[in-house]
Amino acid sequence: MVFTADDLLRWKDFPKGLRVLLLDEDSISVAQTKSKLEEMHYIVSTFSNESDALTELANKPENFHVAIVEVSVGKSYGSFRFLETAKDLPTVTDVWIISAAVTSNIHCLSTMMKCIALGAAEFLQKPLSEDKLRNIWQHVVHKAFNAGENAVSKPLKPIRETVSSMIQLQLETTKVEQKNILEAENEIQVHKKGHEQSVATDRFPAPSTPQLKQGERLLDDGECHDQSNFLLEKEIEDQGDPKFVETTCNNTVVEITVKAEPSPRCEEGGIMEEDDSTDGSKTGNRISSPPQDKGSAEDSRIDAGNSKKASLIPNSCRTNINKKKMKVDWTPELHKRFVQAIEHLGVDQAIPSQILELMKVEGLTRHNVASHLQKYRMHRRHIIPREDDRRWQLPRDTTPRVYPQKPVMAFPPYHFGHGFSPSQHYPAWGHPSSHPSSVQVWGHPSYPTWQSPESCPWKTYPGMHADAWGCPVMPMPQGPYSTFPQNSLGFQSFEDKGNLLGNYIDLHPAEEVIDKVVKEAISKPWLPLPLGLKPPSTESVLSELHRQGISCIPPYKNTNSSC
DNA sequence: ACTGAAATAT
DNA sequence: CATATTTCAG
Repeated sequence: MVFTADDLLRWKDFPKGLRVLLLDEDSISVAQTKSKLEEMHYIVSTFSNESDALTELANKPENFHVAIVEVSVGKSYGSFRFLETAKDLPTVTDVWIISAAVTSNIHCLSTMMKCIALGAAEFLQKPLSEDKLRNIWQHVVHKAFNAGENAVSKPLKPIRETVSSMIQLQLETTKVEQKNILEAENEIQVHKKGHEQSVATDRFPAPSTPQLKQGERLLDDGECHDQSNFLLEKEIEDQGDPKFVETTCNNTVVEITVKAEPSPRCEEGGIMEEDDSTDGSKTGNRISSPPQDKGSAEDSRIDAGNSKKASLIPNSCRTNINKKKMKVDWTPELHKRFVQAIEHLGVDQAIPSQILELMKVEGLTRHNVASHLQKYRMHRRHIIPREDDRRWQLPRDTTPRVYPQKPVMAFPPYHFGHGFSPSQHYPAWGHPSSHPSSVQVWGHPSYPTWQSPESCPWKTYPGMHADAWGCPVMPMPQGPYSTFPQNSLGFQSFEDKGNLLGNYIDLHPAEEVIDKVVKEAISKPWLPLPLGLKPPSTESVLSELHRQGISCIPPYKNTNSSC
């Protein structure tokens, strides 16, 4: 029966009414099975003759959703005839065939394998218990969804979505795809046999990046530092590649396991993927940062399509199919992007929608950003003031708007124990390019409270990890969005250094220090002036900008303006 | 429709 | 308790 997700959606009381073709030469056995099936409100058509069954199936495939056929292992002849024949029936392709057999355990494996190879969806071992029979509907759902993925495509996705949530059944995700597996806290009991497992979406490979590479990278990521470095190493622009938010989702995989107690669960191992095992890296949800075309200012989400195309295998999570509330995990990387976006927009001017736009993170919603922004601001408010007031009350600005009045918190009172591995630090509220004074470093004892100036810009910090949150961020590309305030031109953040200097200077304005600062200020004109130095005149700033090829300076407020 | 903040939830 | 989501008011 041609059965689509659409049909499924309309199906009330599913799986009641499921049409089952039952083929078994043993009349007693068939009667028993039929009885059980009917108890479940399945509609059963029994056959004791292979030919009859095949004929019926060929002629009226719409009458069946699932076929359960006995494979008579005992007979050396014709055991698989049904399967072999049905396999070639175009009309039957939409019917899941489940083989059942009384097996002599010895042949179990080969028999099962053959059945599966011939297209059987599942191999049930007799006796067919209620449990075994009850779940056959899953194949129908599976089919419907899969069909939707490959053939029916888009129009159906919403439906799948609906159905998913409705039935609480996630699409089957392919094992190969599940390199990233998340640990999910919540479990969904789909059925008696519901499997809980959360699957992380893969990171999408760059068009040029083979899947395998990805896997490797993931492994590396498991070691954490690589990941952060990976990001740091790239320029923002490059890494401007959209990322994907890995949202937690409960992915229930249709169980295609044969429950044959006596014999080994032959095919199971191959099909089911143990989440834990794969999850060597405890990296919880995370964002993928596929290399991507830097050029496309377009919404990166489009890229999602690409990646999907890249992997033929359906992946529920990644496709965002389940719009079930997805909990965004603000990983260091994500937060970094967030902060960067804010920087670009100006700390004060940043608003959720624009941040979202800048972040270019697939799956992230404005609400998510707004929420995070709220938290971000809150932290800034509470923590910055004193620091700020205490050491940084220099009335230096002629352009108050330019320099954020309040420094940004560098290290929020985060703890690093969210189940993350030690190397995975939670993001700090660092504001990469915040001005020098601003940074209050809440450093973890093991972290340097400041960065050496040299290591900052465009460099990675070998020793530092994600915690380098307060860490400088690469300069933003001067893309369409770049309408940042003058002082933010470089977007390097030397907050640490600035901090250090600030402290130091406040206390001991040694000349060498001053020299150093002046030198620094000259060499890095984009940095706020830490000392009592006067900010450059507007003209000089403009000329410098011009010298750097920036001839147009957008107004602070309007971030959309373009030159 | 969007932002920001409070209320809730986890 | 901290963080994320939801709700609500402007």
